Amino acid sequence: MVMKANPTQRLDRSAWLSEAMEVLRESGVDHVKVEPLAKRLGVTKGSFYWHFKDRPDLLRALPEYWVESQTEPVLAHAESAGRTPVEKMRAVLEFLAREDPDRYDNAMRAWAQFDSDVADAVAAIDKRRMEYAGGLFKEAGLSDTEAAFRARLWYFYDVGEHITGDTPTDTGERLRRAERRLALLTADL
Amino acid sequence: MVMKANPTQRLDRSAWLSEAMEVLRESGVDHVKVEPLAKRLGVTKGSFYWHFKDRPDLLRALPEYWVESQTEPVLAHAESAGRTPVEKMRAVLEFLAREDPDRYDNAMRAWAQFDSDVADAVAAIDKRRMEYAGGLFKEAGLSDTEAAFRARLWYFYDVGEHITGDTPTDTGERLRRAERRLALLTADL
DNA sequence: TCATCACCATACGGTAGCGTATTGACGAAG
DNA sequence: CTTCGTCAATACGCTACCGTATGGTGATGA
Repeated sequence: MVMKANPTQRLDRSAWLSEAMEVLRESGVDHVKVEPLAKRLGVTKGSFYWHFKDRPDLLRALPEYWVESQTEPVLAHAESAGRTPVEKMRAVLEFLAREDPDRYDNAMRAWAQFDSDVADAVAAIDKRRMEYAGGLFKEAGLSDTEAAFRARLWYFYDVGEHITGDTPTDTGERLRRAERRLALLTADL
Repeated sequence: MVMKANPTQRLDRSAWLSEAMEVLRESGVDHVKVEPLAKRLGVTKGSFYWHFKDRPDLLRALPEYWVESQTEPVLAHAESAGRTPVEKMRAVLEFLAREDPDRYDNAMRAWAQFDSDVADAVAAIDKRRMEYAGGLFKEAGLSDTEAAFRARLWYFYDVGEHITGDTPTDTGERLRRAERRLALLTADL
């Protein structure tokens, strides 16, 4: 019979990665250190150096780990939930408004300010999301440049709201704001 | 005759603060450490502990130092350069478009993610800027809530553009984007 | 001139964290 | 029952910083 090992006893790479992500979110990269991390996981660093070559090895793995848990669900939901571009945009906004406001994005952006590899990873995500939005605006009949511009205005609002921590805790208020944004950005469509 | 001391020889508090701000911008808070800082300034930490009680003392002083160099010039310029609200907004945008894109804002925001005191300082700045923008929209005839909403859309665009590093290096392009943003946000005014 | 003040250097002990080397525990497979 | 593979504990040396204590230096005013 196969037994999954006791979770507080034997760890695998992803246990370290996920705990590292937590610390990253709470305190920033410079606080993800191997010994404190080991303490949080209830083991010693002997374990760490089994799963990772060294600290940089862990840090390199984090952005990839983050990217994988990103953005796909949002876009998939939008495609399935709407027919017209405006409906799809509404679907995205509602999805985001209902989610817990942000898990790791802010921490990744903070990190990206000081690490160009991370900056590249985040920029790739930003690009993908904006290009999706831009595609919807084009679908709605706007020129390439106008669509790209509105996509930025659309997307940067999200970024700004999250990074400033100005997201309302109330879901209803988040939905209302989303509706308003949609209305203004698609007023002439 | 009074001689200003040799700048690489005798330092004052503000010399440490300004160098600390540079490191903060380049590498983040956790890299502003006293001994490395001393090395950059060509002195030893003996000097540091003359001007500051300890490292936290330096870190506490930084946000205040940042706030003082903030936002006043922008708002003053706007008030003097425009008559109508839309003209004032244009003045702000043009001022920002011509400036070097951001000096310390990104670093402060990154720091603010992990320190609530810093977060408060940044939030205060954000509030002031948004309230100024909101005032202009109200002046242009919008309701309180609609004005506040547009101010956020307006302001978060800036924040998002800076934090994502998506600011064009070309001043002309920056001006064109600014003009476009203004047009869309004031289309019905 | 010399005493003082403002600022800096030097030396010290202490802690946190990195990475390595070695040994230990324990389940699975033979 | 032994062997092997996987993962963890322990112990070690090393470096980077912190903060303190104390002594040095050069300009300035009496």
